[in-house]
Amino acid sequence: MDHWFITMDGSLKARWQKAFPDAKPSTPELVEKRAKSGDLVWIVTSVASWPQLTQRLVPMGLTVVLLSYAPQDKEALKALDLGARGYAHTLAAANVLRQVALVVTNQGVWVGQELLAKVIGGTFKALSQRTEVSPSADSDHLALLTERERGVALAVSRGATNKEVARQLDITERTVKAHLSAIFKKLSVRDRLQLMLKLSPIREQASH
Amino acid sequence: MDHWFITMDGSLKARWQKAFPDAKPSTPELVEKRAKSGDLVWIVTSVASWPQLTQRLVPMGLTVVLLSYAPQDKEALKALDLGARGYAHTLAAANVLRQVALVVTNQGVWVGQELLAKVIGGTFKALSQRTEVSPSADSDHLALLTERERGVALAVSRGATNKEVARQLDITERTVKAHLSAIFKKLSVRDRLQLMLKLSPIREQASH
DNA sequence: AAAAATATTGTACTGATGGACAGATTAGAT
DNA sequence: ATCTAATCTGTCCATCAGTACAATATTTTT
Repeated sequence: MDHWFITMDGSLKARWQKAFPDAKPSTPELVEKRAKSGDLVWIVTSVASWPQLTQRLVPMGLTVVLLSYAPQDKEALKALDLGARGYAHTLAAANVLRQVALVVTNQGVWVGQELLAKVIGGTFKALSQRTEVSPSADSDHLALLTERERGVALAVSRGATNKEVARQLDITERTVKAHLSAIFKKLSVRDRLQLMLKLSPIREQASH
Repeated sequence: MDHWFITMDGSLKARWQKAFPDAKPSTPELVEKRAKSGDLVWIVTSVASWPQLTQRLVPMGLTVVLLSYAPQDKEALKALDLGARGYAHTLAAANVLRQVALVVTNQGVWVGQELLAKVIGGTFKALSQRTEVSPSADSDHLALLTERERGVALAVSRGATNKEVARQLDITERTVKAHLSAIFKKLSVRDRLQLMLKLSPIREQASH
């Protein structure tokens, strides 16, 4: 079983060589002629034709894994839909790449934990609403908060520190923390970073 | 990295001992005190409090895998939603358990193939109908960074802590800090929060 | 009237964060 | 052969963030 790494110029990143000493660099044109059934093909998504290439390689009995510099959920889902068996970060460490190889060559599927959590989280809520009474309306997160908590949440989502929020709202830093703790609990996030991520779509809508 | 197997009576199945010679049996009460960050905790779902236990263990930096005698999709989704990294059959063979351990300790997620296909297949259609992926307006910022710094910046912009980034890129937390300091200086931001704002695809200023 | 939700502030603690000093190594360019 | 940029790691320390206990006052709901 051979490893093929597909980039535009056929270059072979040192990390890949480290992960798989027998790794072979190649191009979209050449890999179709040289790869044998059962081989593992890694394609960098900066290769514009990766969707078409994936669609041709999978029926040939090749296992395809996509590598992206800026992983995006939609791209990952598209890759899996086209028959790819994995989607990982181009900069993944050597031991991670070996792990991916192990999984996908054993009939497994590899996707990042974040995507899976997102995908499954969304599906879980959808499934739950059919059988259970789920009070969480996932439409607008801010609707779950009180007026004061909303103020704090919005300030934090703009990157403000606790001290800054306190100054803006003319309350003590301790009170800001109290509101934040309530916000974290209500929205089920662990810290202000996750809060920013959860509220970022709202910021986007609010400015249009 | 230690393995902990949680059952009601703290018994240790022979299969588990075979898979991991250094496996330690424990109970829901004891594991919280004895397990260290990075350890892998296997919980049998016949332990009624597994959801609460999982929620407490995950934030502690522990990797949690659920084992069920009668795997069900819904239970698996709940487990993953609570932060578990794997869901397998209690009677899985030793070599399968070792495989699961390898995957989950490398930022991967282990679920049955059927469930994964079901979940991803269903979600893909839902996500596809959304708006097109916006061309990343952050490419200019990322261009200022080195390859490694880009990896760190992207992970942080997804809300990861330094410890998580370190695990993902297989470097020490100290090195993550070094890269972050360089990133902050290059992009003229004071902390990770401002970095997130700068790298978030859509900014409020951009729409004015 | 009683209960619940909201808003506010306090102390003390743990863990995360970022900077201040640093040094070591490796690959590539001049 | 030097030099430079990139990568990785170390200790120490001040600050920040979040929680665990709080308590008190006001408003709203039942």
